[in-house]
Amino acid sequence: MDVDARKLRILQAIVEDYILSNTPVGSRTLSKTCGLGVSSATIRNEMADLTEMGYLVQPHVSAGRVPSAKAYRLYVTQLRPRGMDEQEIERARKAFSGRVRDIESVISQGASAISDLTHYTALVLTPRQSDLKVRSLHLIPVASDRALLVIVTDSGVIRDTSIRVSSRLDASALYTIGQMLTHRMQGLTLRQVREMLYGYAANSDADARVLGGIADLAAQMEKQTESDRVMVGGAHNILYYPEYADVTTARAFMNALEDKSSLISLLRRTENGIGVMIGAETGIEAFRDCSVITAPYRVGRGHTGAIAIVGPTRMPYARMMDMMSMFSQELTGALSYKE
Amino acid sequence: MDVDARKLRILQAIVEDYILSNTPVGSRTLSKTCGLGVSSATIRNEMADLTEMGYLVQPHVSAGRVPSAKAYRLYVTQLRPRGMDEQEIERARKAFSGRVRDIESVISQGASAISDLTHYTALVLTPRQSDLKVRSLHLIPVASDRALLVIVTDSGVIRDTSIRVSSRLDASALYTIGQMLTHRMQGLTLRQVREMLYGYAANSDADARVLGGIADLAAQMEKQTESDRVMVGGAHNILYYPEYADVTTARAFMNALEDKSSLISLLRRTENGIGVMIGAETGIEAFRDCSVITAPYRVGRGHTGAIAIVGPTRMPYARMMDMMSMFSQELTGALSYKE
DNA sequence: GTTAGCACTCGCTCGCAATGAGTGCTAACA
DNA sequence: TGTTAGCACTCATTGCGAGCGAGTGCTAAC
Repeated sequence: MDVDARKLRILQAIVEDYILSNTPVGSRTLSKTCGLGVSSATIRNEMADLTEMGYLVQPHVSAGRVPSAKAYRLYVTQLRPRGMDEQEIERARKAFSGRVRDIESVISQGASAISDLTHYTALVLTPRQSDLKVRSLHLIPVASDRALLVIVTDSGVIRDTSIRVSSRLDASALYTIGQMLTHRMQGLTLRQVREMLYGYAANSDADARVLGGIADLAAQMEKQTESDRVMVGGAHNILYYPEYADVTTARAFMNALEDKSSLISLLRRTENGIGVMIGAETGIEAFRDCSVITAPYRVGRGHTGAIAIVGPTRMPYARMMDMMSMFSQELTGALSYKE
Repeated sequence: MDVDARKLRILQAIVEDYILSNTPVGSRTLSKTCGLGVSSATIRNEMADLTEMGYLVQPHVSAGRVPSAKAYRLYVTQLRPRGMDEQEIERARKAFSGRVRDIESVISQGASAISDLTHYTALVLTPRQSDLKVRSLHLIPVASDRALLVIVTDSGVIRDTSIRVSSRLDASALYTIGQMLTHRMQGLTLRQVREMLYGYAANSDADARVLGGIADLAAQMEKQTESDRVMVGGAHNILYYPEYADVTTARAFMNALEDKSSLISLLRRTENGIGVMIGAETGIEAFRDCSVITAPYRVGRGHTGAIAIVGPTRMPYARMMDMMSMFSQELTGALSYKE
């Protein structure tokens, strides 16, 4: 038995009805809304077939049908119903670009901007930074025994860390040391710089005596650069969906958002275009009834991060995919400095 | 009718029982637990008095009593039952100081550290920074037409912003400009610096031609420094309290957390020591059944921020006040650089 | 002032019947 | 062979009333 055109049409009508209503769809209403001009009995026959094929589920025998994950999958891959019109997109684009301008605001604002505009929970993955190449290093005096170390990389991305320094060093001495460090480390990756710092700390040569707390610094760099970082925004949006009216369910969802490492591995799977993971495809138990829409963004050349929204599988996919696609473009545009 | 010692003792027992059980407290259980050695009938008489005086509320006539906000207020101000012992405090202190080291981590980590350790929702108010005095300014080349402006203030607090600059300027030119700016602006407040930048942008004198996007920068500084900023952490903790098992209530709570300006005015009321606001005292409708415990922290000299936790009025006040007091000390310690 | 006793209140739970939306099946129809 | 009307059947949901029990207020005795 295959899914012919009529079955597809019925399935589409069911999915779209369910997305709006969140109640099982019955054959009678369907015969009126799907526009095929056939009676409810015919629809019933088709629905029985679709149920047998695993596209539909009935909560209980005398209820209507609910689309399964398989149905959403078919819906997303085979059908491309109305997304957002130009006006809507443009309005959202403006709202978004007003809030996210540079890499810092992506990290601090990105997730909440996306969640505000989509009304879903948003995730932002910052790209792993240990492969970035160092362009220059700078030491800026902050207090008598503290300096700010600023690392500029080839993507314009900046890592800054406050470190302890010998109190004998004044501003110009620190500037000179910065120049020296730049000279020595230019072109190396952040990972190599880190290894070098570990080396200094261990060997305690001239530079190690000048800079205190180098091991600390290297460790902190490792933490900040080696693992991707993920930001969550708008977690409370989930409370607006009746699927999560039960506190236990909502709690499980929120807890899943706390487990950063699983979110990171979820977002690492982001590929070039817009990605959609439905239900179990997410690989996260608490997201069994959720869908995740992912999109990549580029920082500088080649280093990619990812954004995502998470919400009930009952989601206006086309609209949200349009949204995410737009965010992806906007971010990449905002973050690519001209060289 | 006044609150004599026995009434106080009974009230205390009710509050503490209710904090643990979250169920109305009856006279029978109370006669056993309060340790007065009187019968339930006697307790009932006293409870009737306390109800009349507004310290107790009965949800319905055949239920036990529930402490009112007035009761919690009396409990907090007059009674000081067991807080945390030294060991507990010490363990929490370690966990906290491991996560919050400098002003940046207070902003990014503070709220979630506090919420993790208390299991309540945490708020962190960063101090207004426009009164800080500038110590030095630095320009660091990031890309051909971008530089990082770092402002070091007398509290060691750093404001950094990415700005557009003329592409004709190389690293050493930017360094020189930084020195010049430092020379000119040292000792001024951030507010004065901002005004000066606005002036440059308007008059378009020599320096304005050198630096592009000055007005942008000034506006951004204004936004970042003029208004206090507030961070929220662990909002989902509220879902663990049965008082918020209803999604509508939880949603109202979460929405209140989105209204930053009312949170700011809540936290601005923080005074020198640990503050406790109970129910309507918070002035926020959604926090009518919540209590807020606030504590100040100092950054450098004199500039104060505030931390707070928000949770159901049924809260182990003494323990939480101990906690907040410790956080306050730790933060102030971690953020006061030696001069 | 304290306590035992007792009638009373009222939220909560459980079982039961009525309701109604929706199904599957069958037989007739085009 | 596909479509449709008709009909018996299922089952979640709702409303209702009885029974339960925790807890109270009051009264009378200590």
